[in-house]
Amino acid sequence: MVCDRSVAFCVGGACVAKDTKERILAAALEMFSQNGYAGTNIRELAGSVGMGKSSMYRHFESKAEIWNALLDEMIAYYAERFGSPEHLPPVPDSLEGLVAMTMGMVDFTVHDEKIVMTRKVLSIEQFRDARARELATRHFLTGLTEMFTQIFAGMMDKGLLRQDDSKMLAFAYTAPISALIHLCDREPEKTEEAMAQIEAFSRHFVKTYQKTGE
Amino acid sequence: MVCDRSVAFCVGGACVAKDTKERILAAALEMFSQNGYAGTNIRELAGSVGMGKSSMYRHFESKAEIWNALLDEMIAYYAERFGSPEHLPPVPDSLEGLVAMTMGMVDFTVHDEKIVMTRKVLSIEQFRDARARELATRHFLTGLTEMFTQIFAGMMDKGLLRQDDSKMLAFAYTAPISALIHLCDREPEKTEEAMAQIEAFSRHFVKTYQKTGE
DNA sequence: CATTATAGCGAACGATCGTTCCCGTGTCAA
DNA sequence: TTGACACGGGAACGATCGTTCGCTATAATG
Repeated sequence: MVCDRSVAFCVGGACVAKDTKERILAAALEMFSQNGYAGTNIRELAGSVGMGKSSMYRHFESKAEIWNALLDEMIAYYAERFGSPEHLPPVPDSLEGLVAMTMGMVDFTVHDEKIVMTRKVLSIEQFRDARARELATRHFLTGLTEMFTQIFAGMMDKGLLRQDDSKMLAFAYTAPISALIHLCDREPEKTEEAMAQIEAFSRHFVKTYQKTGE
Repeated sequence: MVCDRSVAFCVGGACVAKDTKERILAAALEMFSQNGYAGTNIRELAGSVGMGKSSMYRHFESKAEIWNALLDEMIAYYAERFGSPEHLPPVPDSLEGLVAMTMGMVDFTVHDEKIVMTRKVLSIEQFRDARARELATRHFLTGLTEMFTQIFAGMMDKGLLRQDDSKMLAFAYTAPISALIHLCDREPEKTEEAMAQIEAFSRHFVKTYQKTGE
């Protein structure tokens, strides 16, 4: 039987197409996030993976297919990471726990290079590609909001937050944090400052919406 | 004396260079906001102003100069429109006045095509051009926040809002609104829905931070 | 073993890019 | 009228783009 690269169970120095494909996509993500799709050329892309230009076409039949495959990967990664309910973080047991959990999430999402580059690509290409547009809305707006809608509902049930519209609270909480994450993407030298701002905002938020009296 | 196109006091069908320059920049803004700087070519750009490719170089000496001139214009427009204190909207006399003022501003900024295209261009080019990066931060984050910091301070003085950190409140107020404005840029068909969300958020905000008791 | 498929390479293709050159036209000053 | 000059058009330049071709080496297949 012929080596099936779509499954990549082959071993040794050869038949590593799957691997190469992923290295290409990783390099593409990096270049697209810096110069955009139109501003990236195949020669540089191939060079950064250590290949000649033409070898690229053994793995992808066109530049557009690289873009689509990258988008597929980003969509799949997002669905796996944020789409399923079992990946919901546990409802915090205290207001301070909410702050800590928030800072943990932000710290991860701001320092994970792949996620940072994904946000950049989506910012650049959101007006040109319909699927990028959809994913951008989920990344930048609805994803975090839906997640925190459930968390806040749980915290209200526990009596940690005052009874209120949990969806509205989630939106009011995540949108400012999202804005500061964007700032970190744009001006990485301000990351520390932005993280401090996020923590201050988080504390202000819990002070505002905490359950008072009984 | 030779017609001085830098002042554009000439009349009639000729000597309208200043006008042509502005038409070129307007067309450039439109194309850059759709396909980005790298994705835009001079031929199409010239065509959309009704000129041959080469005539473009009578007015700008390169594609990069068009980009820089456009950025100059955007920076100048922003400074004039939002930079000076005399353009601050008056402090509302009531909480409902804040909601109304907010909706008026949002309605303008979401429907003014030039401003919409400016935001799109900044989204696309913020990671490639240092000046675009700076302007993006002001457009997307600090501009509105600084403006509402003063407005909220005034409303606290008037006893309309409870005493609090006006800068923090401004950030908590403007960031979610900004996020929904971005949604309108990205998915214009959701504009009505987003506007309703902004109004609901604004009302929720004033309910949360209004002065209570006597 | 011979065969076949895979994956790399350099050369080269046609298209398109930003840009330049040259020429024609209309308008102004002298 | 005659230059000078601003402005526009079309042809063409060299560079670079995405892409294809033909070749070679290697490794799995039977």
